[in-house]
Amino acid sequence: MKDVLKNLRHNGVYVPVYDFKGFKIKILGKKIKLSPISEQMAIAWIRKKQSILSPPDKIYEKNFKQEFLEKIEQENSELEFINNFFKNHLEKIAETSFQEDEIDFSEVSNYLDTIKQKKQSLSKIEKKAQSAIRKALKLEKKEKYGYAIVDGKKLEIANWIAEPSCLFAGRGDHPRRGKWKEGPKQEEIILNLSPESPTPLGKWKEIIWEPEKMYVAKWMDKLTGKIKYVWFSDSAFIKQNKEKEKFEKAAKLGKRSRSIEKYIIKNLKAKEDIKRKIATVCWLILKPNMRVGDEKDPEEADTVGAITLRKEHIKIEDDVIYFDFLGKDSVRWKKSIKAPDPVIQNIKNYMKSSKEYLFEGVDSKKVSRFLSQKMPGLTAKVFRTWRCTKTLEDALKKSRVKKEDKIYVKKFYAKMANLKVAVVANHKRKISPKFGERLLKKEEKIKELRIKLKNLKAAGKKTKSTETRIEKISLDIELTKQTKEYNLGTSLKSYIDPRAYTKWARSADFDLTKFYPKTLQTKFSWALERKKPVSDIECKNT
DNA sequence: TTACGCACTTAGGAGGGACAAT
DNA sequence: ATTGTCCCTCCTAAGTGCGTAA
Repeated sequence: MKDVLKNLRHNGVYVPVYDFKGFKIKILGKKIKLSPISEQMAIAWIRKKQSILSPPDKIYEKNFKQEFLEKIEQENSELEFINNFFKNHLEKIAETSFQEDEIDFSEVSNYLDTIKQKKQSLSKIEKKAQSAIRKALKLEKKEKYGYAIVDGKKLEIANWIAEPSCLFAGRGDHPRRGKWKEGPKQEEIILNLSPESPTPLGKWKEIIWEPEKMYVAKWMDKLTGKIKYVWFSDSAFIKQNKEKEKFEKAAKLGKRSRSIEKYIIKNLKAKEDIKRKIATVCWLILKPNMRVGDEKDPEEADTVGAITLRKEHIKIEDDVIYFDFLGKDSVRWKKSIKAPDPVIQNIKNYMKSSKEYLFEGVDSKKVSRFLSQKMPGLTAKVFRTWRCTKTLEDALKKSRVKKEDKIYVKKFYAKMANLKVAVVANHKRKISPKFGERLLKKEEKIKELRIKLKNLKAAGKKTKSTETRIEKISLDIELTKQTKEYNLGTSLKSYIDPRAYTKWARSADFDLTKFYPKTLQTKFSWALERKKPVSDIECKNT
């Protein structure tokens, strides 16, 4: 394997230390000391409990309670009344809500309330000062742990702070949400370091040297059993190079898309059943932009992609297929698409014959092998990258933005094109509970301005600035409405070749620094131009 | 050929700070 | 100057895909 790193030197991972308060809870009126772990559990629980946006649901609560009570029992096994209490209650309590009179968290909740109040009572200046202190402290730690020296270059590390312990926040219907996830200790962390680098102080699990890998450190997550990695940040040249390769590959797919589509269509009627299955899966990846959707652990939320589709996710009427299922992150994937006859026939057949999955026997590896026949290295995910970037290019072209257009008009079309991509990729977001209210406010505003405009006209006064404001707000309203349930960030960060934007920006004389947020400008520094367009300077105040 | 572990990319939510409106 | 909004960044979960062993 090719080495990614020649040498790698860093100071290890920063492992946050929990500041133990020594709180007690009360069980049946008697005070019980918490340990550092049970205290953290209690604090995390009360925080969650107080959360307005996402309070715990039944399963979260049950998972938490079971573990918490077991922990309390363990920690206090010498106390007789605890033993009795648990003998009688453990099962019952875990099934129902905490009884306030049985377990009393008030010391913990008082503490949280005090913190909140203190924060609120702070004046602007004090708040600023405190946040500046926090920032400085973090920066100081970052200076030590946040960078690595790779081949003589100083590279930023993304997640240089090890994950602190918390209650597991699995998404969707994750069966283990609410369970305690203990963060890694230093002695559980493996560091990737080249041999000539000095070993960071402290006890680490292991120091290894894997120059062909691109991680800085790793550890095993005790709850999920998965390995967690410490990576370089997106600004690192190693990451940027891979990013470029990704988009090159997608572009290559674009060039061959016609012949690849033909290949897929042809194989919808292949003799071998497995080949027909794979081709049908590929069609779903190519056309409605599905993820490949490999089989997953039953100990996770039940989400699916093309391969793992089941009968209940599909309806067919004539030549239209209706999909409705939960995809990655339990985001609802609801679309319909007109499909050619062989696709319809295949899916109908598999719906009849399949036991569990429609495409039983297909996995992402077989899909890759099938696709590689037409283009080496082609895998399912490349299709999403290609489709997204292409969607953006088409949308920008269609927008017909001219050089003379106002900056906010250009920005609007840049956003709308981004939105088209988000829709294609099904990047959704939780609808803000204040959405209706917010929109209404904006609509009120525009009404107000229209009246003002009328009056100005009647009085023969200047109307230019009011007109501009109206135009601006109406575009804003349009965007607010359309992006109600879509999140544009993911596609902008991961799917849109920045050069698609730069190309357009050049022709439209648009300054992309007005569009890409700072971190993305850094991430895409390999593609973004630094020179500012002329019109940008002229239109500064529009 | 399948199962599995590991490495790396893609994902939405939380929370806070910047900025716009007043 | 203050308040409210919204955007950005951080966080870490949840995917994809590859290599390897059985």
